[in-house]
Amino acid sequence: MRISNKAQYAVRAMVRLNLGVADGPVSSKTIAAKEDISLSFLEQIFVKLRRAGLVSSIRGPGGGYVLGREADEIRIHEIIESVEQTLVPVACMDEEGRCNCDEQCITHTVWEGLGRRIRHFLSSITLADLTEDAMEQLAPAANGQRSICHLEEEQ
Amino acid sequence: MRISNKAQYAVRAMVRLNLGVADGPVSSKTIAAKEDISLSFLEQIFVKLRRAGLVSSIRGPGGGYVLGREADEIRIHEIIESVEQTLVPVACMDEEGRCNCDEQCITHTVWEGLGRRIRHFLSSITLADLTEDAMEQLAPAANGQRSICHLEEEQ
DNA sequence: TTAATAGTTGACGCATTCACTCAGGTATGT
DNA sequence: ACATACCTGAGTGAATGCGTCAACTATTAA
Repeated sequence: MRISNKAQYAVRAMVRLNLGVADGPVSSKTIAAKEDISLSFLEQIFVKLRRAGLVSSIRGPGGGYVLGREADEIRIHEIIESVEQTLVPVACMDEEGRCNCDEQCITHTVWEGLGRRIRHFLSSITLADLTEDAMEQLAPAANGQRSICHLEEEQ
Repeated sequence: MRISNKAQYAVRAMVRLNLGVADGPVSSKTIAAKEDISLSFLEQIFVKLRRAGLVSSIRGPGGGYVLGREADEIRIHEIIESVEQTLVPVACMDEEGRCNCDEQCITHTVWEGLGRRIRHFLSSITLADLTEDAMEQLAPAANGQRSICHLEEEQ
């Protein structure tokens, strides 16, 4: 059970976007370099983020992407859902957690409960929260070139 | 982000085992028929469950599997972990939630938190809990042939 | 108007994983 | 012996994940 790279990249890109938004639009090229993600792959991700309304694009020289709305109005859950097919834990379940199989199905309570908790947790965190964490970690490093690992546990 | 069929089968098989345990060992063939799972595939799953100590096998005619310990001592988390490689949400993280990547890594707090919640939730449910749910659903159907869908939400 | 920048799109390819199947083997009871 | 039933490992087809490549369109600056 894994979160896809695509979803991870999407979240990291959104944080980078928010960090650099004071200086105008941020190009996918810049983000690809800073986060060491394939440019082409990242562009695919931005297409989905744009369609979900999470970012807006500005074309031409000096262009790039800006957040579609305020960072504290963007939940991590939305970012992941926009790039990953589904966050639902089993195949026979739809987005609302209902079961579509007619027979041979037991233990659905577990998967329903699990899906609900996952969605709840990821909805409780906003892009603003994450950006704040990232800034605290990037500041001591005295440069913005490299992102940081081993963030502290909050609990 | 999906729970694999293998993990789902494992949990369903364990519930069936617990349901039928009063009548002695339950053969994998019986469970395969009741849950409509490929026998060969199910046998692979039982190998892992046995290695994890969750079931014991009894060979020969009349043989089958029995629970390795009391149902209320078996947590769903253990069942899934024994058949799925990992329950950790991202690749660069080990079983304890530590990050193994040296650079280019941000937003780890989210995945750490998510992994912790998933493990916590799946550890809070025991096989006994699930079996109880299943019995309530199977009883009105007046037979044990078919498992039930659309279990009620508990919350 | 030309060139450079930068977003947009679709097709393709490789590697891995998933979900099984198959073909045997081994232990145990009657 | 023989049937039952667990045990094991190799293999396979389809799907998915993770990207690459090639081309196109829109915008701005010189």
